[in-house]
This record gives sequence, C-alpha cells and structure tokens, in this order.
Amino acid sequence: MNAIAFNTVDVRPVVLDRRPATADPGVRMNYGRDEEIFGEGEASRYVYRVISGAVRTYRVLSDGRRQIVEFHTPGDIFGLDGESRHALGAEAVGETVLQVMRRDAFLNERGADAAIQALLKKFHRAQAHMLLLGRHTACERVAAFLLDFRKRAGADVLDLPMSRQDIADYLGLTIETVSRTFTQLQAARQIDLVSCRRVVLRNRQALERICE
Amino acid sequence: MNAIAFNTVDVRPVVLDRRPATADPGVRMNYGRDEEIFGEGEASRYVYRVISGAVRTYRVLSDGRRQIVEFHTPGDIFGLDGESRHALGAEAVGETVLQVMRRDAFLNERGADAAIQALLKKFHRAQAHMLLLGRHTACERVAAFLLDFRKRAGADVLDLPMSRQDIADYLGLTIETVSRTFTQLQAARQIDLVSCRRVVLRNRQALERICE
DNA sequence: CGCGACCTTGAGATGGCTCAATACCAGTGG
DNA sequence: CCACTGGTATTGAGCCATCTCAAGGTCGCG
Repeated sequence: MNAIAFNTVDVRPVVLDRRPATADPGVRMNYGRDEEIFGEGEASRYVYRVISGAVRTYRVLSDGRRQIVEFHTPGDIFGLDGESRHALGAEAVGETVLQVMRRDAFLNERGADAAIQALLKKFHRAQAHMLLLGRHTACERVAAFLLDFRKRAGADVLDLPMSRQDIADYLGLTIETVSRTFTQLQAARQIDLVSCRRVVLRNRQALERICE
Repeated sequence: MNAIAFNTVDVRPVVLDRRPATADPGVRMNYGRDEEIFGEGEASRYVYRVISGAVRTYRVLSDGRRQIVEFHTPGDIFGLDGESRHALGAEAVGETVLQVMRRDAFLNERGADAAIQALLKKFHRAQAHMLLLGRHTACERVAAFLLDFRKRAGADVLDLPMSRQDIADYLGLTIETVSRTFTQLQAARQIDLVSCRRVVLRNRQALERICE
C-alpha cells in the first residue's frame, strides 16, 4: 500500500467552506489503489478536486497502448475533459480522497471564472506535455517529469505515488527505458534512488539544464 | 532545423473598422505567409478567430526543435494559451484573415460560456494530440492528420496549406519520415499525391483503420 | 520461506533519424 | 524559350535511441 501520501502539505480547505446556497460544497469520496473514478465515454456529471493521494487520467488504444494525459495531485481539478461524456478515464493511483462537485455547478453557478482558470491551466500543461512527447528525448522527459513533481512536492525528496509503468505511459516511453534512464541519472549523480518510489534530487540545476 | 522565414512582412493592419462601443465584433486583420501573429511570451491581449487561411501555434526549444501545437483553420479560435502572456507563438501558414477580439472581452463580457466551450474543445483536441504524439506510429500519425483535415475540408480532396516541415513539427516526426509515409500511403493506394500540397483520399476507411 | 508484483538489466531488433544526393517547381533574367 | 536559382520535396543508406524479448533481482506480505 502506498505509504506515500504525497503531501501532507496543503490540505486546503479541510473545511467545507461556507458557500452560497446553490453552490455545491462538494462531497468527499475515497478511492483505493487503481480504483476507477470514471471511465472513458462515461457521462461526465462531476468535477473532482484531489484532496490527498493522486489520480491519473488516460486514454487507451484498442491494442492496449495507453497514454496517461495527466497526473493530478492535491489541489488539482480534473474531470473537465470531454463535453457530455468523458474523453478520458480516471483512476486513483494510490489511496485517494477527492472532493466531488457537480459539473454544471462548477461550470456555471459557481461563476465561470474558476472554471476558466482551471481550463487555462490545464490547457497550458497540455501544451507543455505535447512538446515533451513530440520533441524531447527519453532523458529530457524523465528529468522534466521529476522537476514537475519536485514543484508539486516543494522538496527535493520525492515519494512518487505511481509505478514505472505509469511513468512510462505518461512520458510516452516503455517501462524499461524509464528504468534505464533513472539508473543513468543516478550514475550521473543527479538523483538518488533510495527505493524505486523514493527519489532524491541531488542536482536540480543539472536536471533543469537537461530540459533546457 | 526549421525553415521558417524572414519573409518581408506585409503590412499589418489593413484594417480600420468601426468598432462598436463595448461588444466587440472583432476587427479584421490580414497576415502574409509566415507572418507572426504573436510571439511566445508576448502579452496576450487578444483572441483570434480564423476567417480564412490557416494559422499554426507552436513552441520552440532553444536548439531549434519545434512543436506545432495546433493548426487553426476557418472558424477556429486561438490565442487563449497562457495567462497574461502567450505560452505559444502563432504564425500565419499562408495568406490569412483573422478576426481579432479583446481577450478580456472574450473571457468576460461576452458571457463566459463561449470561452468555456472553446477551451473545452481545445483541451479535448490537446488530449487527442498527446495520444498521437505519445503512442502512435509514424503511419498512424500521418493518417490521423489527413483524416483531421478531411473533416475540416468536408471533402476527400485536400489542399494542405502547410509545408512538410510544418506537418513534421506537428506530428513529432522529421520531414523525411513524413515524406516517406506519404509515399507509402500512395503506394498502398490509400491516397493520391496530386501535387505535394494536394492530397486525395482514395480509401478513407483504410485510413481510419490505421488509426483504429 | 515462498509467492507475486514490480523493477532492473542485458542483448538484439527496428522504426525513425541523420546525412547526403537528387528531383521538382516557380520565378527571374538572359 | 531556356538556363539558372532558391526553396521545397523525395529518396537512399547507414546509424542510433528506443523498443522488444527475456532473464534475473528486489521487496512486501501471507
């Protein structure tokens, strides 16, 4: 089980904030490891905010190839993909707690501003990810991935909640290539693999240089 | 590296236009081939709708690698990337006419609904593109690209406005691979290369099968 | 202690890349 | 009308980053 509760930090409004009558304060739900939150093609009625844990959103091709579109960690909002139906599937990476809101409430009542901000942010991330997938080498991808998680964690010691396979499917690589790249970065003294899920960044600047 | 030009700019604001007080119907502007519409990092004050022609939005790495994030054809809206500054650059692919609107007007006054719809659509496309870049073969990418343009054109005869280099940078391939793949598809009787910019789809179903 | 899930490592195969030559085509000037 | 030029596209040959296939290794847990 994940002893890796990604951040204890930031527990946002642990309080169901007081909010105008109509607005949906959000219900909390718990999900276990690999549990499905919603499936591709399913009606999209809710929007989710990660309270703790982590979520992956993904698409799969009929032959099993999978692309993880994004990992969501505490504070992130997801579920806005697709119009009336989800274009992506979503699963909990480890034990995860989510705040669930009605989608229409989020998009409308609540003042569309929050929705627009969330969407702009997602769109921005999507662009960066495209550049990564289209034009970066394996090493650059892994370095960017680590730096992204460093940013979320706020510290150089990362407890990655996801498996190598998840990372591979996120970066558009194979599990073997991801593993080898980790090993390489360790050999280059840029990271320390304390365990396979625990990575310490030893030389952040070098990693940043790799990504340019 | 990319064959991006330094062609002489051809007069920007060909436009004048009576602009009603608040509700912004949009000013029209013309752009010449390869002319910059906005640059990466530039303040993002406007949102654009393509009237005619085509636009590419892209990012470049310092060493010249370029990823075209999206092609925009008539009816498409772009310029919503980034928050206060553009995360992408935008250039006219060929002679292009745009309708320009103030960004804040688009996002607010105008009823955020249009903005949300546009963003959701873009986000959706971005996801599909990630799957393409991360998990598709060269052949699948080119087939998907052609089908995407077929959809926009509404006919099996496509007049592609962009160069092979543009296509390559959009699909995360090299120009040579794109060229070879076109040749292959022609050999397989799935397309006809009337000229390098004019492609006829001879067997759409086969192409769809390639993309699954 | 042994099982199962996951990760790492090795060796060989390969798709797409790089480098390089050639072809095409429109414009230009002789 | 043709030769020349510059930009773009195609084709070929060899290479290399990443993938595939396969064999161990590690670790948590019953």
